[in-house]
Amino acid sequence: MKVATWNVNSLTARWPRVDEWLRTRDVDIVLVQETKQTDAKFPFDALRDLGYDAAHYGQGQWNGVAIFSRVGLEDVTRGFGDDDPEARVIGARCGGLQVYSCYVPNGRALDDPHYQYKLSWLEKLRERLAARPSDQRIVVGGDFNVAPTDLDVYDPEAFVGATHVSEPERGAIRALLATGLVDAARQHNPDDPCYSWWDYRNGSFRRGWGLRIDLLLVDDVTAGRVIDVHVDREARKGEKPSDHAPVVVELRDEI
DNA sequence: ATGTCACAGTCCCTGTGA
Repeated sequence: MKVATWNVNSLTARWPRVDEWLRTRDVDIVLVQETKQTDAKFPFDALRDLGYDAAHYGQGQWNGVAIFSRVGLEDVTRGFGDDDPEARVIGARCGGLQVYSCYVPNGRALDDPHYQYKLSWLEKLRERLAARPSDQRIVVGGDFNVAPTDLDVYDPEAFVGATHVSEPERGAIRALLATGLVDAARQHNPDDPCYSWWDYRNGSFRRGWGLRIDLLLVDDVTAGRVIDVHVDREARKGEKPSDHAPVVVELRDEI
């Protein structure tokens, strides 16, 4: 079974690339961020034609998260059950897994109120994950907007004082892992940076100026099923790409 | 730091967010 996370930066603008990707990658569950569309515009019918059930938590102009699954889709949850007006997390049960698609707030700047919103949002996610049953098999994917360590940053010097690398943000990611989760890409590729995002500006992709901010966090039993984790850099090339590439984990069948 | 992209409204340019 393959599970992917992909920030598509507008499903409306990206649909031709997403459609082509789904037809050629043979992925079972796709955790999608930044759909930037309402539920009314979401391509439920086109996804069904491709074999996927889908659940969307749409907002409109900004944010928006979704789950595509061809291994079942049940018990959909949207948000954290609080008063957060932004559509940033959706969960479901797919193929024996609890999955979440997360779009963590950007933070904008260390002294911006949005940064505190980011930290409090990550704490709400931690609380949700800490409350899960111990026997639950889970994949938490998304754009976390945090590079967990300096290995995940092309030039750590250039990011001193910036968001995405600050100690409170990195501490929040470690706190998610401390609920009993494994960073699948880093476990499987201890030395490969595995960047997943490159700025549209400056020719960043061509120059290799990337960050690893799109993560797949899995419970320890699921971590034992991992055959491969890779970043699909081909999806970052060509016509009208997202600024993020998909990250894909392949799991061996359960015994 | 900034060589881009996507969105909505001010609607074919501009401000905002990333």
